[in-house]
Amino acid sequence: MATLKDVAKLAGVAPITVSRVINDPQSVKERTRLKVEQAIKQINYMPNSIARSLVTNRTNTIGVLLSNIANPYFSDFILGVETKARELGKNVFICNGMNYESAMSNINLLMEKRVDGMILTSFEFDSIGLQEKLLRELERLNANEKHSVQFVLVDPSPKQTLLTSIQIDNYMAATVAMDHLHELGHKAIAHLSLNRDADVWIDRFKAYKDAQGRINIPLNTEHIALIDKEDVRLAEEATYRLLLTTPRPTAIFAANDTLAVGALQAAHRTRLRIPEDISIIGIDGNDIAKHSYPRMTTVVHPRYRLGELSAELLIDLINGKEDTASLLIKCTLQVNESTGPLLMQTEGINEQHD
Amino acid sequence: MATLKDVAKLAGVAPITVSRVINDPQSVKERTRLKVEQAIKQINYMPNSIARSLVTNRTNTIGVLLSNIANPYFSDFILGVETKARELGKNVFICNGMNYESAMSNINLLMEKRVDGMILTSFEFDSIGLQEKLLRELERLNANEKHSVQFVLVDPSPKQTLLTSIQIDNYMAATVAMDHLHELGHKAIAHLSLNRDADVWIDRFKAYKDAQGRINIPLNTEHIALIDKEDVRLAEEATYRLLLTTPRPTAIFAANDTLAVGALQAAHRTRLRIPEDISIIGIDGNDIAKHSYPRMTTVVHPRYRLGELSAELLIDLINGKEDTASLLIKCTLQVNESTGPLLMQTEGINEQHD
DNA sequence: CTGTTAGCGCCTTCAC
DNA sequence: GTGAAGGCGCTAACAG
Repeated sequence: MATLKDVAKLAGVAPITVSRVINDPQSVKERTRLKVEQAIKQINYMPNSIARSLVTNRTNTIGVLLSNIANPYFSDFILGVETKARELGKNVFICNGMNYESAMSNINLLMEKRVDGMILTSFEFDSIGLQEKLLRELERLNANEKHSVQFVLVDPSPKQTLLTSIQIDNYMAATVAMDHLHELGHKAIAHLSLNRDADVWIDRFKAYKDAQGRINIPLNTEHIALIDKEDVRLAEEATYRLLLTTPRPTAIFAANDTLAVGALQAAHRTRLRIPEDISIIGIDGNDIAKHSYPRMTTVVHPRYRLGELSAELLIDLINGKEDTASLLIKCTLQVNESTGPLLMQTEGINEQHD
Repeated sequence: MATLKDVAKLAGVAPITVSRVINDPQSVKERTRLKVEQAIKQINYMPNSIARSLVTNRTNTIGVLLSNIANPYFSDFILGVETKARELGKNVFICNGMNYESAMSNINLLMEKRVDGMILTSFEFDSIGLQEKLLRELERLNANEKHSVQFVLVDPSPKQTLLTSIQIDNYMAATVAMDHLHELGHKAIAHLSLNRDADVWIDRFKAYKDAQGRINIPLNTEHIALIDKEDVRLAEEATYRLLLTTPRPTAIFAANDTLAVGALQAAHRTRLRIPEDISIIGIDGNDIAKHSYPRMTTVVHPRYRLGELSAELLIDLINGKEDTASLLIKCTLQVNESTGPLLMQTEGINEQHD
């Protein structure tokens, strides 16, 4: 593969002149420039970014570490990151980090590749301890004097960190979902969520509890179902248990769309009509919700925008802007077909117990 | 950030010795090694892969270019690639290339980053001409004497290429789907597909036509619906048109699961029972199919395995194995709930026209 | 087993 | 405007 030298020889100039044509064309006389440009084309020269990075100590590359690339939640997010990053002249590399080990290994990989910064999305490792450990590690890398790496954390848990972060307002999103159900007249509302100690689930659960409290419904533990994995089948099975309780819930607030789809499956298979017999609402606004039957009512996260914002924030940090504040992102209700008003007969059942 | 030299100085050895401790520990006496290892830990040294790559002309990194990261089809594929690549000591970078321009730009990016090889998945640009252009370009890059880059193409279209490729047997997959419907007694089978000239769609359509021919059903153009984009809504709308034809099809063979889900939506909304009133089958085995109600019968692509194979093949090529043959991948039928036997009453309607 | 020398391809610095 | 020298951090090749 051709090098600067080759081009220089062909064009009859010094290597540095070729370098200038590439990096700062105006600094070279037009005649020389044209000569060089032609030589570049002729031997199909392509700059070696490896060599360049070694000198400049910059790779113009950012890394994105996802907790799980197979999670549809992240597709739009990445598109947003990529689009904005490309717009700002940065390349993007994507890595998977499904557990503490693979996350750490990929962060090290990205460090070795000397990315200028990283975006890390909501990690949920087995223990909150591991998550804290990771956070401290990142803070250490960030504080490193030479070649300090910049980080942007998306919805980290625990929230307390010195690093720049973008928080999703999970409590608000869940409150919006609950308010919607309340406005439709539902009182016996079940909550389907994950048995994890990450803030995202804790906040959504707290919003559920508080919302029920506001309409004077005490917490009914039979109406809480927590599963171990974000999995449609597990959510379906948990929902069967919810549907066997008395009074039967008239609505289910699922902590995200994947779980909501599981609830939908269970409702279908118990021959319940949706939303006449039971309303179901999720959070996220994934494709999985858009493609369900009936279409899922959900609280939409602006994931693409979130990606754009993350990229912008990170690149600002890389460019030395100090005043880049952490952000809090809001979500919006999207009413579709899976929620409807509480009907009389079910209301009757419900009121027996009120 | 600490360098080899720093470590060497601290440990009281030559830089090359530190290098050896990292790359070939056995070649160093244990006492020296321990001394060096301690120094590495002490100043938190991390190799600079940029510098290393500049010397070795190897990055130990492969690139994966997807036509669309948001397509659920690719999630499992990437996981397979990553797992196998890591196992074989390679890192993976993922890029998006949704059209000719972004594909080319990302290929150039990966070239500048000097990846050792790339895996490219089914590109579908607007015209077959652009696809050929890309193929020729890749062949040129591969043929380059110095720093020749290795490529593995997954299901390329057109199929004719000098490069190593993994072909999915699309004709066979579609035949399996059609045979399943025929065995259930269906004759009036509609085909829902994309209006694109990539081989994947052409092969599946051809299999449909041939299968119908084998049971002596002439091609009914009213039972063919082609849409412009892989989109559930468009598929749904096209299906409404299919359902208005006389005789109404008793089964729909969708060219992939996304389209099949659209067909499902249309059937639900026309109050048709699935599979009693209409059977629907897809191809791919995506999550979208697994999570539909009723669960979609489909022809499953071994996507994870496909990813592993691609990675293996590419790394073999990088390591200079010459005899790595191109592969043809087979799919397997997965019978779920969306297909069932042709019932009498519909059979009657059907036979009026036979 | 360990060290010396040289150079990967490019850019920074300082001359001309 | 252009060029020559030197070095980024690492390893290959050759010595000792």
